[in-house]
Amino acid sequence: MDNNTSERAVTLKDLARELGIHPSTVSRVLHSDAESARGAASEATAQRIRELAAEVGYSPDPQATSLRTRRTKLLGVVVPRLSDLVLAIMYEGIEEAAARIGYSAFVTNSRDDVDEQRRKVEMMLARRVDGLIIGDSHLDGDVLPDLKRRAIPFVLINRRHPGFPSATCDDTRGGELAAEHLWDKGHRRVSVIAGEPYASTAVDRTSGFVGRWRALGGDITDDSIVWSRFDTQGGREAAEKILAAGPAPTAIFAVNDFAAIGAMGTLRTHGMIVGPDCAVVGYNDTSLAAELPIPLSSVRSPMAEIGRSAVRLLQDTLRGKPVESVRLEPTLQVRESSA
Amino acid sequence: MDNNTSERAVTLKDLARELGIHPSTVSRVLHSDAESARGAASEATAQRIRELAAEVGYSPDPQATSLRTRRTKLLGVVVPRLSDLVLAIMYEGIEEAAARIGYSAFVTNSRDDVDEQRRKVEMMLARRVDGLIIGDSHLDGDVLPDLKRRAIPFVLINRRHPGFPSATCDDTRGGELAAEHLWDKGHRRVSVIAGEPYASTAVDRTSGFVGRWRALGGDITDDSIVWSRFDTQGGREAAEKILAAGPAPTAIFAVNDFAAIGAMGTLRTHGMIVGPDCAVVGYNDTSLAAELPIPLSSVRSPMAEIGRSAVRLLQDTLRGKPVESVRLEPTLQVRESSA
DNA sequence: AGCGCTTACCCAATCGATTGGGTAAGCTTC
DNA sequence: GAAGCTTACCCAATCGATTGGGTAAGCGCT
Repeated sequence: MDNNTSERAVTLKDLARELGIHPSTVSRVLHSDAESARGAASEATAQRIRELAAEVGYSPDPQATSLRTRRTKLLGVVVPRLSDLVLAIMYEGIEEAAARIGYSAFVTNSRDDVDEQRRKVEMMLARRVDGLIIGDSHLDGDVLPDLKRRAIPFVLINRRHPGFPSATCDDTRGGELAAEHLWDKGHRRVSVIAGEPYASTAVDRTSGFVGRWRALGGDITDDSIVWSRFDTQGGREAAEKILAAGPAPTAIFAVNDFAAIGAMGTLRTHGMIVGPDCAVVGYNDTSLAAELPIPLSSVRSPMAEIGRSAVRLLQDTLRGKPVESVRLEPTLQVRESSA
Repeated sequence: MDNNTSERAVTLKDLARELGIHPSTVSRVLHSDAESARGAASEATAQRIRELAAEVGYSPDPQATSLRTRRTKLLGVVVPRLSDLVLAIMYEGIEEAAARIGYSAFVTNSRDDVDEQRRKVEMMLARRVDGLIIGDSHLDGDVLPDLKRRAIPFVLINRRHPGFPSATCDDTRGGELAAEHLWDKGHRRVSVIAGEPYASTAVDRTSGFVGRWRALGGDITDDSIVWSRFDTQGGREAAEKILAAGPAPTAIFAVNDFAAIGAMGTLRTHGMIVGPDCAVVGYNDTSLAAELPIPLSSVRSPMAEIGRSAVRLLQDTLRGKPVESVRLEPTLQVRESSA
């Protein structure tokens, strides 16, 4: 069992020469499904092939395989940014699920910019990925119709887009959960930090919240809904706007934990105590939510599971099966910020 | 067998046929450096080739190219987890720098587990990456000597390992910065939340701190250095241990922001006010450090730049140049938690 | 006219694996 | 004992691009 020190990789032909048989036989034994492998060689020969392959550490050249089979076993993943914890965790789910079905995931950042999205998608296609998982869909037009027209297999993740298959959290339901919770706690004057209007996550969470709030008999004006960036800075600014606009709300729902944290900062700056003076509920239940001095209530979405679902959807698409979008159930984690 | 009848990609041969010339001529015009392209065709022909290529959207098949050239233009990146913000940002730097030199980055999570690390590295090699960037090096043996023996080009990132090239923050210096700062503020009884002993980041930051502290005339016993996990939970437990061990320190240096945040939680639980009662300094200056109710002082490391440096190092390695490890300078962000 | 040189190409092998189509030997079956 | 079927293989084309080595035509020069 001497590891030959990385001269050239062992090829099928090497194995065949060593065993005095034809490369095609080796190929069939090593890489075919059981049935067709059976007809290819006697069990004794198959045994010898497998043993030699293991001994010399044969690993098939994926470039050669792809060239011949027209499949790369690569899944392209486009996300706004991996430094966004939500997408990073979804990607972990994707990677794991992809590996289990023999695919590798190949991820890139688009900075949530539609031009960059288009470039990155083309880059992925130039690499000949078998399919795409798109995590930065913009409700106001992006590359999707074009992909569909070109018959390129893809699914969306995190954000949905009407007419295309996606794996998401049921964000509408998540907004409803937040509304029900705050209503139950007796709040009647609330504001929403709504996020970016081009992201379905923001839109759905907001409309879920507002819809449920009104259904419960609550009142919520359009100017207590403030669109904002998803980061702390965005949350801070949005909260400033809310406080400047009129009587302070007794509760704020932010569609993103980071925006919620920013809003908490603003409330403190204005001398308000988060919780008693103004409740705050965030979204995603990122690991820090629970660690804050005043732990943040947050809607928890099953991020890794969403990643795994996206891979399942894409696999079905690749097999030509019709697919239905998946929406996973969120749950609410109530903590001190709204208790 | 799916009937993937989507338009077949245009090949060199297609272009050649269309123009009535030989594929090799097309190849030389489109893919060679200026000099050898010159000899390959007349300017007129070259023009026609380029025009047709642009018109039909020719994009070379990377699998075919790789098969022939034995290079994939793929860089494998192994990190503990992308949901670790530090690595996610470094990866953004890697991706950007790689794209600029015509490479694609291909990233995978090892969960900071040496067996998984080995598996993921082998997976990358099976995909025939041209080189590796390893972000989860363990000081106590890992796959590195094996890679070296097999003459596989690689560089380390974030964590260093004696004898192997790496791009890191100068963590020793970072520890020193923290020590100098706390000493200047008049602290004399300090503790260190030291992180995982297998990570050079933790070891260097700790030894930098302790070394400088002693050089300044300070006293620091071994049992005020507590090794811990890198997350908030780890920080919380470490702080508990510190408080249980004896008189409370007046300052704590945690080698990681998340551990620092955990420690801040524990201090609060014990009725201590972060800052006045016990200063806290973290490391990495992750985006949340500044957003906490009591903003966290933190040593800032140039994460994206470390990522870019790693790519430069690896490129030099691939070109056969000798490389020297890169250590980038940290800076200290002083905030309320230690002011 | 003949020689050498340049220009502008073409030719064919090659990278490693896959796969439809052989075929020779041996065994049944009648 | 011949047709027919299995078994256990082999053969060769193919995927798309690269690259070392041609070569024919045209030109300048003596």
